[in-house]
Amino acid sequence: MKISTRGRYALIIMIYLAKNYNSNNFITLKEISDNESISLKYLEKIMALLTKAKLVDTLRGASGGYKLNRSPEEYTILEIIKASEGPIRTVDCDNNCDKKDTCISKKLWCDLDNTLNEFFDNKTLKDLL
Amino acid sequence: MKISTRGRYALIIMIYLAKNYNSNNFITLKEISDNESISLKYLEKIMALLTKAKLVDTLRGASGGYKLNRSPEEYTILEIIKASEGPIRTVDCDNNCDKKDTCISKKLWCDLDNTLNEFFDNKTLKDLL
DNA sequence: TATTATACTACCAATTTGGTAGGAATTACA
DNA sequence: TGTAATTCCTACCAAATTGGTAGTATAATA
Repeated sequence: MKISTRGRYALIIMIYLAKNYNSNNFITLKEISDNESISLKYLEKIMALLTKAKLVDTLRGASGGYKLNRSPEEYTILEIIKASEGPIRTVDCDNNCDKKDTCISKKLWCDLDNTLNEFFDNKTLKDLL
Repeated sequence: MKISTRGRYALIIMIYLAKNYNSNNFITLKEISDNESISLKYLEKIMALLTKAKLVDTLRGASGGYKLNRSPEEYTILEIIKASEGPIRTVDCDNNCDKKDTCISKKLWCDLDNTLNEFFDNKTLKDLL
């Protein structure tokens, strides 16, 4: 029942970019690394996930970096978590389970997943600022 | 963001005991192992957590086993999860963090923990039956 | 006293977590 | 046009966690 540093740092990155949204500048990972005291190399790896999910625009080379491609209120926390940690599935029991039709716990885990999805979907980046 | 098999199997065990609550008999792990297709040795290990948390009464030796020490409606799912998986703390950032006073994410994770605690605390073993 | 069952301790393989390292590709700017 | 800055990509790695197994000691009962 943990959020890993991937998800946690991803949110820190997105909050950082959101704070700089109005300037419309590209922000370097070096700057975020320095300000948030997170290793540049590790941030690169996490940023790759956010880039792949098209949550940010990027520019390579000198004076390049990253910026949001929408306004902060258009990002739900859910998409940030999903991009960095994968979909929310609190248990690993799948449809191959031979007890799936009689499993008493199933509804509980399903409700839990829904509750979590709702929790994160109801909040935007802007809400956090 | 996963519930491990420890928590999942712990719930299966408790549901099994709850179903047999009225008989007032001690139930062996062998029986649960056979019926739920979970290794006896692994169940023993998980059971040790539930025993330590005093969620069940035990009797060693022949015709021994385990049984609930309260009625199913007196067990919240929260105590079962806590006993098997430890307390619900979705992120590992603690009070040593030098950003703890200005951290924007902090409230989110705190809300998340509260939401989860509430989710599990509002349901009893009986609700699942 | 033989059998049945829990209790305890130690071990282990596979996966995930939380990174690091090095270099290639790309862009801006002097 | 060269150089510095920056993202992009691939590979690697140590430590912790997960999901178990194995063996033995201890207790209760018939």
